[in-house]
Amino acid sequence: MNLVIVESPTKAKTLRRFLGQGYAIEASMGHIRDLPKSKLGIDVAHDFAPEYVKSEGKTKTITTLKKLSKEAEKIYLATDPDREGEAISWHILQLLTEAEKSKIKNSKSKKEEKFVRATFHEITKQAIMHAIEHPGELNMDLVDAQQARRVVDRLVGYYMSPVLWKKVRRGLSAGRVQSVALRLIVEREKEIQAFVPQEYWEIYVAVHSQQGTANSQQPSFTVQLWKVNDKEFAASKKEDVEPIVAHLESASYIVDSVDSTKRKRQSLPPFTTSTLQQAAANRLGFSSKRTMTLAQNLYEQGLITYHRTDSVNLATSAVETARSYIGATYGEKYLPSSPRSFQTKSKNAQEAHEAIRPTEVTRTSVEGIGQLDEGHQKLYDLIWRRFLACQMSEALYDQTTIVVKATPPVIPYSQAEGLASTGSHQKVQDSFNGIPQQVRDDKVVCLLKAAGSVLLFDGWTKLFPNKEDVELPSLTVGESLTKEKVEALQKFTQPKPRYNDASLVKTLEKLGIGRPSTYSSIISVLEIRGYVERIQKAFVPTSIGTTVCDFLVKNFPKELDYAFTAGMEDSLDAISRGEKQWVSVVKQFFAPFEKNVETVTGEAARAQIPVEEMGQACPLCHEGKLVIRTGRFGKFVSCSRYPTCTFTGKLIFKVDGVTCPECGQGEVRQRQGKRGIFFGCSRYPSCKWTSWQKPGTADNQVVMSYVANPPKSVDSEQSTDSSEKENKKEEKNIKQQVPSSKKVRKPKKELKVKK
DNA sequence: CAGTGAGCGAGCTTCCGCTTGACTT
Repeated sequence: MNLVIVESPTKAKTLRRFLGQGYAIEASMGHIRDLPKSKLGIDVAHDFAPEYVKSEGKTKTITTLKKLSKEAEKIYLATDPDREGEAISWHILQLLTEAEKSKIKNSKSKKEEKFVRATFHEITKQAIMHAIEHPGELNMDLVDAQQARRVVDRLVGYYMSPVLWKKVRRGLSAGRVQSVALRLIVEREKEIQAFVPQEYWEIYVAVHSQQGTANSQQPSFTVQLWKVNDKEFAASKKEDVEPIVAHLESASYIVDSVDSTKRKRQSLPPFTTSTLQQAAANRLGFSSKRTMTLAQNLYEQGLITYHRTDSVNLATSAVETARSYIGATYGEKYLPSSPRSFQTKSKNAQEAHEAIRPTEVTRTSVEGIGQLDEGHQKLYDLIWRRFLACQMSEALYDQTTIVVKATPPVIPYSQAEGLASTGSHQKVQDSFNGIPQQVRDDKVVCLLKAAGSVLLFDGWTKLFPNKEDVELPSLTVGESLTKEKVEALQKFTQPKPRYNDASLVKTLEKLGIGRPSTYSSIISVLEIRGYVERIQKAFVPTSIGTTVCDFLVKNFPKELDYAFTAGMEDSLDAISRGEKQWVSVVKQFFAPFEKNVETVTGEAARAQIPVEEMGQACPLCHEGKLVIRTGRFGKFVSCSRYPTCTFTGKLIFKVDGVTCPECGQGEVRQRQGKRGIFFGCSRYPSCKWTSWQKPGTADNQVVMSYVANPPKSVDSEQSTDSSEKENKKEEKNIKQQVPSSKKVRKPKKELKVKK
């Protein structure tokens, strides 16, 4: 019997089909060993020797692997062909041979001989058989690159986080990836806050052709003012716009030029994790997390290929079936002469997998399969379309630019006498008798432009439509147009939008930060730590998020640099190529870093977290103002004079001036439920009234308010008691405090486990 | 369901990346 070890159980299932009898196939479920969670686990003084421990929850997997490996004649380490996969195999080897090693020192080579490394980039019978028939050895350079990556990440995270605990607040976190992601969001917010909108104007004229019969009007289209007397039009004030509008209102319009060019558009590559998350966010409104959960289900059902990938490669067989499907379903016109292949452009791509595609092209829907719902269907449909589209013919457009000239109106000579004397007007000679009958104001000549494209052949966009076409009528140069309406629009320049799931993932990938398996968890970490919140679907940094970011950027500029990961990746690549030693790479990073951590710990000032004022006086001391602070359990209300005044209260949102429509006694509160914001009675659970709609009128606004917490210390009421009693009480308190303080800690630990 | 913040300084927090269940809310 031979044992084949892969990472994912779904992959194991597929391999069982191909390899049949004589092979046991098991999944490692990812990494099985790692640095310990509760301590650094790196011997910094001795070449950063890592201390690896069995990963939590992997004992079952490990015992299964151990058992099977003892019975096996040969063990194929068939984890993913990338840096992490190589390391997983190495850890498995270490773990499965360690018992034997300690027993008989000399036999370790014999034991290790059973292990071979098998790699394949495609889950096809052919590729797998080839991998099994031509196994190799572990690439220790690749393993070392992974160890360097792991150790640096641990050092960055476990050295920087405690600085935050000391200088900002307990429980905070910092890391190579999360802190840079936070920085993106914080800096974008600062740009937005500092942005000064600039006023500008755009002028549009709706026109239509005069051709055709009198009773059927030609379709109108809109041209935008482009040039005024050969100068590009730009106006920032209403006063600058008015004379031009007046001119355009009375002008005559003729078609100045019509340019048409044929444009081809190639199809988009098939999905990777990053582009799938982007498209699902933009087109379906899914969060990265939701997309990945749905994709995981589709993958487990064998409906799509692996969903954590940075590769755009496609299995040849999949491309072939796609091509025959396209030819048969949409016709030969939609089938390019040769298959299309794509280049992975992602910066730190490891390409262990294929692109994300349906496993069966002919499966156009997954409705009714297993427990799959509408969300699965929507995501599957997106993947199916994108995959087929990527093998379809290019789309063909006719791109048209129309320029329209607006010249001064034709004015009867009799009305133009006064104008003519200014010298800025030309007399237009009457072609018959030379008497000026008309006058033109040649000083103002406007050019207006319209761009449109007409789809000549849809090609791949049949399945994956992109932008809406703007169709323009066909016109001849020199023909007159009838003006319908002139419209001047006041506009303001806009700042860049806040990041959302799609744009953040896109930017992280571009910077080479994070991996397909972590994009959605990066977002989760920022939310769980309270560094960012969402407004609609966009990320907004909180005050603590901004404080942490500012502190880190100021004190750890190197590690917070967007290029830090890129530089690290270069070094890791050098390790993989055998050109550098992993220990020296880590050493080079760590020496200045450690020194800086020491300096910052000793010298940096404690960061002040800004608090939001509620605009109300403290009901306890009447001197301080109520502020919103963020604590261990989220936001709460307290007095600005803390610790002098220890007032605390719950933060609530009430609808002003409305009582509960059911009981008529309670206030109406706005609450955050799992399915969104809803309104309920303050007397809940006595009164169970709820509504999705805000009661009352628009005047009844939602205002921040509070409910006071009961005062904390019982002792303070009795503090006027005699000193004898006080002393006895203190003794009792001390005795009681010992067990009670333990009781307080226990639920805390349970909370941690829940997390 | 409590109860948070600062500082007394007990013991604790924290990273990234690979992979699924087994758990509530």
